[in-house]
Amino acid sequence: MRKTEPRIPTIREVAKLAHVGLMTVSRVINNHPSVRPSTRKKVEAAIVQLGYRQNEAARLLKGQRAKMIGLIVPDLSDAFFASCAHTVQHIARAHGYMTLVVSSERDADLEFQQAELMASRKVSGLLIVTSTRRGDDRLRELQNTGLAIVAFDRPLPGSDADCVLVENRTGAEEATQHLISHGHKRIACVGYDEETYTIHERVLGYTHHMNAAGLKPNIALGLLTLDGIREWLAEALAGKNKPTAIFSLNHRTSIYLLQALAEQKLRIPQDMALVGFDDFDLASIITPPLTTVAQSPVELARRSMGLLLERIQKTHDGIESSPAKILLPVKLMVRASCGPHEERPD
Amino acid sequence: MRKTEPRIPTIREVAKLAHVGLMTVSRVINNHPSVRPSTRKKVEAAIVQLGYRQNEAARLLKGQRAKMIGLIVPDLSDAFFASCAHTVQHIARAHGYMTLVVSSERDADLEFQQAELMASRKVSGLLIVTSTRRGDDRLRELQNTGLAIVAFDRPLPGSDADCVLVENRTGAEEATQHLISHGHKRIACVGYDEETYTIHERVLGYTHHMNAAGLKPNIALGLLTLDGIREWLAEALAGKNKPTAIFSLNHRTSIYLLQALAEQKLRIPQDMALVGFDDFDLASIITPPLTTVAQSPVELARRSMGLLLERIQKTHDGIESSPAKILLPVKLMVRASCGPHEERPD
DNA sequence: TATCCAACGTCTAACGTTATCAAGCTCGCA
DNA sequence: TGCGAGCTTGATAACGTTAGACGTTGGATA
Repeated sequence: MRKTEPRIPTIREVAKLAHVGLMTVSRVINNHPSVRPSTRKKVEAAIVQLGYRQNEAARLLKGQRAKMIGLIVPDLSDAFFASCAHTVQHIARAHGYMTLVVSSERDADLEFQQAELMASRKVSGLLIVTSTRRGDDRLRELQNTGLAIVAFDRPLPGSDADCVLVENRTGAEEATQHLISHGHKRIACVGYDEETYTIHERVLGYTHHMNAAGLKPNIALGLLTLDGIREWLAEALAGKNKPTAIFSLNHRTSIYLLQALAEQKLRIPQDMALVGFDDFDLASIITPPLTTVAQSPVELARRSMGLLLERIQKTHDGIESSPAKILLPVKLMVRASCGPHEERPD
Repeated sequence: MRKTEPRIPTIREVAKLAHVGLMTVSRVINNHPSVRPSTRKKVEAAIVQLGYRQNEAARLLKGQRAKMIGLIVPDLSDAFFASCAHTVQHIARAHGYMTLVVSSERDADLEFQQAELMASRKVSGLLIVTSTRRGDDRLRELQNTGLAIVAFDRPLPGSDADCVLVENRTGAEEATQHLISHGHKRIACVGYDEETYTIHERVLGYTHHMNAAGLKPNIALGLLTLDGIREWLAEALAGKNKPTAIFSLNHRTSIYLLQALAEQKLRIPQDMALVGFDDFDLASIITPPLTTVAQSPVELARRSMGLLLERIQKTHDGIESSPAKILLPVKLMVRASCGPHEERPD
């Protein structure tokens, strides 16, 4: 029973069946031009008849690249990145690629290790949401060996890789403006992980817009846990310039804030208005529905894959071209957490 | 610049540096016993000095299995499976395996295609959350070629693969009992996708417990969309035996129900009590916090990987052993969505 | 019909690894 | 001292594919 190995057909058997040489079969498979149509047809028939499939290992050994693309994200259990992974995979499959997904656990070293591992497996391309903030020549070296790399969500510092980013800054400005237009003047900006590019950009957008409106920015970063948020909130409420609105820098912070606000019996939006960056499944369902700045993981992944497939083609053909940059828009999802549109007394 | 190929060292160069034959190096790498310690040391030093790493492609070509494990889930963008994937990957990495994650899009044929693709890439093991309900010999054939397979979350019909399941039935019984103990008699059971094993089991648990308590089951399945839920709810409320409590069969349904109930201005738990199968991030944060039956994706993945690694070892050593079955407990997370514990009049 | 050209097909040699087999070495015992 | 026995070690031949060198064929032209 164990010895039922059904003999996977090789190119050799195809050649025998089609009465041609090995290389003819190889050329048919690789769409080489110089094969007579009649011969091609014979070979193709033999391929179908035997159910032949190329042996990747042998191709790899000959120096070809694998029909795989690698995807590195900071955290696969994050719904946003999971959604990206799903889309990437879907598109990759449609183009005959398998996807090697790994989570870098937000660790720059692990991220590079994984990238190198993928490179050593000869993936055709690499899609990466980096966790490095400092430039890293090591990835560049991989690029120089003919690996196509596209960064998305965050740019690869000091790299000339293609990248697809989101209008983080504009989104933050819109969120801030939204709160201002509801009459708020003391708007706090809360989040963690100031090292992350996206967060950094959002803070910049907030700060810029607050200053432009003549308001004083009030930024609290590094609040990683629910406890951190609780503490900050208690402190903020005790101060004399307590905020009337909060701009939350990301999904997780929004959730913690919701909990902390509920614990303090603060009503949204009456006692505290809230806008959060990142939309999430339940944002429209909770009470009150949360106004968010939505970005589309699907679109992000879609455009990134588009760029990657192009880049793989170019790299394959030995064409060098300047890196592409795509900037995707965000959308303010106005819900109830800032209340109806009205002026509010100081 | 493009020609900077830094010559990846081969086993041959290691051999030359260590002044030994090729095979000695190969034996050192594969932990063959018959290598003199002094020789081993020499070779290991050379390996470190050159930064040698095995070439997977060549190993594969020689018929070895890849240091990869495959994971097939119905939907990678589902938080539950994303979390599983994350854990699987983490453990796999710790054991030197990369993970090939794919989503089967809940399609049995695609699922098998992906499995075969992975098999042809010679993965060492396959972890699979199946979307088939009917027996499928094809996976069995893969097993017979020496591929270790472990099913989790759902059993592989007609297969003798190891599997790790969750106490779906018991969980549903506990949820039902919880509602009954709050005095509810008219308890509806709502969800979709009756074809799915887990849902089926939960319905069984609910039905069994309702019957045992002398209550009449009220089951609504096939409600895939928010609209479907809305419609069902309106109808249920219009009937004369309108339910006072709902047992939601999964995460998504719970969310839709929350929205539909809010639209109908029904208060939870006063007008309608609710228990949902599957815990989720915001369950404890929304108002009121939702009572759920929690299962742990992390534990599920952990145990499955444990089984898989064992099975890979056994398969490698040619040991056959009867399939293992693990049943994981669930936990009723009592929150506020069923109200305080009290009897309720009919 | 002979010659040349173009188009096409085949052969050979790798790619890096491991299984098999054969040979060398050391050690203990007669 | 000599000689198996057992432990190490090394040479060789695959694994399936592709690049490149090398033949072979057919037709067109003089």
